[in-house]
Amino acid sequence: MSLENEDSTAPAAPSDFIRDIVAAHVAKQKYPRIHTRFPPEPNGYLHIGHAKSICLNFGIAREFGGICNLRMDDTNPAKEDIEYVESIQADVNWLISAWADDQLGLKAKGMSPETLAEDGKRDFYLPAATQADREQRQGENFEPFYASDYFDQIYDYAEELIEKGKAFVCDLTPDQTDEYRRNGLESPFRNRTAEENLDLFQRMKAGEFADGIRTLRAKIDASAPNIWLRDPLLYRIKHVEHHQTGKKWCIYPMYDFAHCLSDYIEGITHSICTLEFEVHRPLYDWILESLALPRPLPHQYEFARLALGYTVLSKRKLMQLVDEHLVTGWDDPRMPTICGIRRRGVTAQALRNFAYNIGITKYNGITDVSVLEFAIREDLNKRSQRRLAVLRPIKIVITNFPEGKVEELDATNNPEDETAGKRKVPFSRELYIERDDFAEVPPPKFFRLKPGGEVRLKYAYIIKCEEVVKDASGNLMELRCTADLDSKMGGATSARKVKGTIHWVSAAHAVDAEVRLYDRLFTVAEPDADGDFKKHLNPHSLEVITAKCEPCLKGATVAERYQFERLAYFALDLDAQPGKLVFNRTITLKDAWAKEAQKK
RNA sequence: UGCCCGAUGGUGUAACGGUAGCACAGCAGACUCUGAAUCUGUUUGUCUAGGUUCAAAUCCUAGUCGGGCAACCA
Repeated sequence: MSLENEDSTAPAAPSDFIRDIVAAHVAKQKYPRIHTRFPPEPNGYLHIGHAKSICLNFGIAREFGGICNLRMDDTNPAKEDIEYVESIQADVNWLISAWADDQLGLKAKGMSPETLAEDGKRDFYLPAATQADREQRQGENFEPFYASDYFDQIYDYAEELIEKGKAFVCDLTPDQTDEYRRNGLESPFRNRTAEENLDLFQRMKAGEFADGIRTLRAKIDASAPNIWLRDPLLYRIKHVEHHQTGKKWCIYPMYDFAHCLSDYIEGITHSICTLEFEVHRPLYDWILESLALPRPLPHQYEFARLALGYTVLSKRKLMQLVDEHLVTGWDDPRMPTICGIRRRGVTAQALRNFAYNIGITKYNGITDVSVLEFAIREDLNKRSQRRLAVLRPIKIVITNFPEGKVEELDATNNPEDETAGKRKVPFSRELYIERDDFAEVPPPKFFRLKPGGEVRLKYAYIIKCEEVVKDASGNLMELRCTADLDSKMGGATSARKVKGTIHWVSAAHAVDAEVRLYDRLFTVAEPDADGDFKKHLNPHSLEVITAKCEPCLKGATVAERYQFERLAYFALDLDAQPGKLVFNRTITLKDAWAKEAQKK
C-alpha cells in the first residue's frame, strides 16, 4: 500500500457536538458554504494538539463541502518568526496531503481584501482560492492568509468604533490599566470625544508615542462580570518590525480585535478554538456586532485541547526542551511536534485516525498514549514491508549446512497485503540471531532457542541447539546448531510444528545499520503535575545501536515503512546517507512475551 | 475571590426523556513459519443529594470535585 494513497479503511466520519451544530446549519442552509480556518500563531512548531485542531477544521470542511483557510495569526511581531511560518506550512501540508488538499483555502500571493460596498455599507472581503481555483489559475502563486494582511482594514474598523463612541484612547500605564480593570473602574480617559480619540489614535499610528504610553480600548462596561468585557485593549504600541509588514506599523491589534475581524473578512462561518477562549466569546460577538457588517457574522465554538499522557504540549515547554538541548531539535523523533512525529516514521494517516478516535468534547481529560500507539501500529501493520534484522546479535553456526553454500529463500513482504509480493533472503552456515531469543536457562513458557531445544528460523529451517560455546571467562561466544534440512518451505518436514519461530540474518550478507531506539520522553504520565517536568525526563528515551540487517535493506527509502519482524516498526531517518543506513524505531510491536516474563 | 465551563468503566468517547454502547487498555481462550496481526469471550461506569416525570446519564435546584479566564500574549 502506497503512503500517498488514502487508506480506505479509515474510520467513518465522526460525530461530535461541533459537527452536530454545523450539520444543523447545513440543514437550515444558514450559510452558502461552510468555512472554517486553522489559525496558528507563528511563534513555535505545531504539535499533536494542533493536529487535533487541523483534523477538526479540515475534517469539517471535508465532510460538509466547505473550505478551511490556513491563516497565520501574526499580530504580535515581538514573538513571531518566519521560521515558524515555514514549518507550519510544511506540517499542515503534510498532515492534510491526499486527504483535504481540496479543502485547503489559500490566497493569491500579495492579495489584500477587496473593498466592497454592500447595501450601501463599506465591506472588506478576501475570498479563499481553493485547490480547484488554484488549478485554474496556474502561474499565480498562492500562500496562507495572514492576519497581518488585514492591518489596514482592522485599523479602519478601529476608527469606525471610535466614531461610534465605542472605543477610546487610554493613557493609563499597563499597571494602572490592570488595576482599574481588576477593580472594575472606569478609565479617566474613557469619555474623550470621538475627535480627540481619532486624533490620538492617528498619532499612535504615526509613531508619535513610545511603547506602552497609550492604548486603544473598547468602551463596553468597566464593571462587567466577565473581565474581557471590562473595556479590553484593542491596540497597543509596539515599535517592532513585523516579519510580514516590515516597518509599516508601530501599533498592532490585539488578538481579540484581530481574530474576529480576520474571520469576518475571510468569510469564516465557524471559528473553532480551544476552551480557554470561551470567556472571550462575548467580546468576539461584541466587536462584530458593534460594526455595521453587511455579511453574515462568524461564530466561535470551543472544544477541549488535547492532553496526552507522558507528554508535554505547551509551546513554552517544548521550546525549553529545544533551547536547553534536552532534545536534538524541534524535529527530534521524541518530540510531540508534528515534524518530530513525522521524522519518527508515523504517517499522516495514523495521526488523522488518532484525531478521529479521540473525539471532540468540552471535557478536559488526559488521553492515554496507548490510543496514539494503537493508531500508529494499526496503520503501520497494514503498510509496512517486513524485513529481517537483528538488533543484538549472537552468532550461530549450522554445523550440517555446507560451508560456502548460499541459499536464496522466499520471504513475504507483507502478509497484510498480497500485492506486496515476495523477496529473496540469503541463508548460509553462519547466522546472527537475537540475543533475547536464546536462553541457556529458559524461564517458564520460553518458546525460543535453548540448549537441546528446537526453533524455527523464519522462512528457513527448524534448527536444534547442540552446543553453547563460551570463552574463558564464561561469555557466550556462539551457538552450534543443526538444521532439519527438509523442514524449509515445501520440504518433507516443513509442516512439523515447533513452538517458536525466530528471526535471523546471514552473517556474511548482513548489512550494518545505525538504529535509534526511542522510548517515551518522560517517565511519568503527567510530567508537569508538580510543575517540574524536566525532572521526569526519561534518561533512556534514546539508545543508539548497530543492527545486522538483511541485505535488501540497503535499498531502504524514506517514503517506505518497515517492520523488522518480531521487533518493531522502523523508518529511515533523514540522517541516512548513501552507504550509511540510519533507522528510527517508530514503535515496538506489542510484546505479549515481555508481559508474560514480567509476571514472574 | 469574581466570571465561565465541565463531570458516563482504568483512559477517551456515544446515548439528544424510553435496553447505558464503542474504542483503547486489561484479562481469558482460539489461531499462528512474527509471543505481531486476526478471531472469540470477558471484568469494570452515569460525582452526590433532592426535585419534575409513568420513565432521568439526559430536565430543574443545591452541593462536591476538576478545568479555564482575570497579559499592552495568542
